[in-house]
Amino acid sequence: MNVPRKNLPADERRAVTIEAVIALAGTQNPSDITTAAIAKHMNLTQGALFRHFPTKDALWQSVMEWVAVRLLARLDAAAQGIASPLGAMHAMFIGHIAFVLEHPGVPRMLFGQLQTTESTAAKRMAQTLLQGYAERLRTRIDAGKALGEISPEIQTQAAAALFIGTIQGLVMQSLLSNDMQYLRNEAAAVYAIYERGLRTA
Amino acid sequence: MNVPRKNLPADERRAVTIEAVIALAGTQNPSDITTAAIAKHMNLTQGALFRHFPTKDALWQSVMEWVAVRLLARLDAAAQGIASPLGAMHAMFIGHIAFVLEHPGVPRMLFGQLQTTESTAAKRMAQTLLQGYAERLRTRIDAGKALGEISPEIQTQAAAALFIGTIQGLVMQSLLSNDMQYLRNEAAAVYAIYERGLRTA
DNA sequence: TAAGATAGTGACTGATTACTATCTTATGGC
DNA sequence: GCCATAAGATAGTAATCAGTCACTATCTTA
Repeated sequence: MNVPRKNLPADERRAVTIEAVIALAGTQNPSDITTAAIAKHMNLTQGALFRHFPTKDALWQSVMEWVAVRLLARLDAAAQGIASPLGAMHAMFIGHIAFVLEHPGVPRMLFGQLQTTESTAAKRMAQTLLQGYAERLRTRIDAGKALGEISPEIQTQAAAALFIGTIQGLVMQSLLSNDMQYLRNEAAAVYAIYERGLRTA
Repeated sequence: MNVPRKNLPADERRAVTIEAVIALAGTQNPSDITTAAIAKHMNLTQGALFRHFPTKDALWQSVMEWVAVRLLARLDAAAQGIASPLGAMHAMFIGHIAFVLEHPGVPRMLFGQLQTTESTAAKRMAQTLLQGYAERLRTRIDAGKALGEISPEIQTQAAAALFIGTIQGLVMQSLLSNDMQYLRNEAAAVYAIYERGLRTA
């Protein structure tokens, strides 16, 4: 049995806090998540949070860092060892969908970060994540063109943007209906159209 | 010269208020827009707002109504008189992009509304808008299949979701770079891939 | 087992929020 | 020019927010 110690070491407490934020983002608007709500979710007093994070923004930065590391690792793991670029992209798509189903708060958090106008540390982390994502996609798309899988008339940058948009469209529909299972059901059909748009005739 | 009267009639004041919210959403996170900021933007005291809207949520509902009416009208106008379903969809795409360039706050507001979990009047209005949008798309897609423009293997619902996702991907990239001109530059290339995915071989 | 280090409590602060009660002024018909 | 009324100004309210601080409980280690 995992006896819950009262006082956690600082790094464990930080990890638990990040997970609390991600869990809360699954059920409410990220910008409405208060430090009091985070603390309550982990049976802690609100003031104790600030022993581990200097400001709320620093906490959000850590959360976005967590997301960036895990999501990109998931993409890399999914694509690893797949020779066909289109096959690798499909695997990345499946991997991303699975990640979102495990952590439904993640898209909400990304949307939320991008809406802020000021350049917070958390927003910069979200930008870094999406740049890394697009970079991985461009590599595969160019490889696909070189191998003749993908039509040479396709613009790499646009194809990468549409890949991400494909997932976003699905997520948006899911948020609309408050039903994340929509993702699982429609994902394959939507991706089929996307791939059809890239493939050589 | 349009001499600014001090006291506007109630319906004009409501219209001006809605426009103020839409303008503010272009430069900041919608959920951070306070009644004080709205009032300041139109040279009014904050308390005076509540003579025209009973609650802030009612104001947001009016704003979303404004968006729904204008955007759907823009889509209908763009598609009107175009016989080819794919041609009509392309015109709707162009119209939507133009609308967003005129009102950069609109996507931010839609994202913001969808993030809320509780079912506010404003969120229901956003849902109605997107249902009307999808409905219009499905009609064209089915017509395209009947005419042989669009491949019969395409799933209508998925194609409609991806159409909206196409725009969202572009908007997200624009929010990332804080540069709405990205939309104008990349839109054509992205849409070309989408259309390629639908068209019969 | 004593003592220093680490983590948590609980009460607080000042700022900000949506919303309201009361008073003042502008406007348009006569 | 008078006056009823619609619209705005002013000055509040209670609630909620992130962050602080003095104190206390718990853990670690020598």
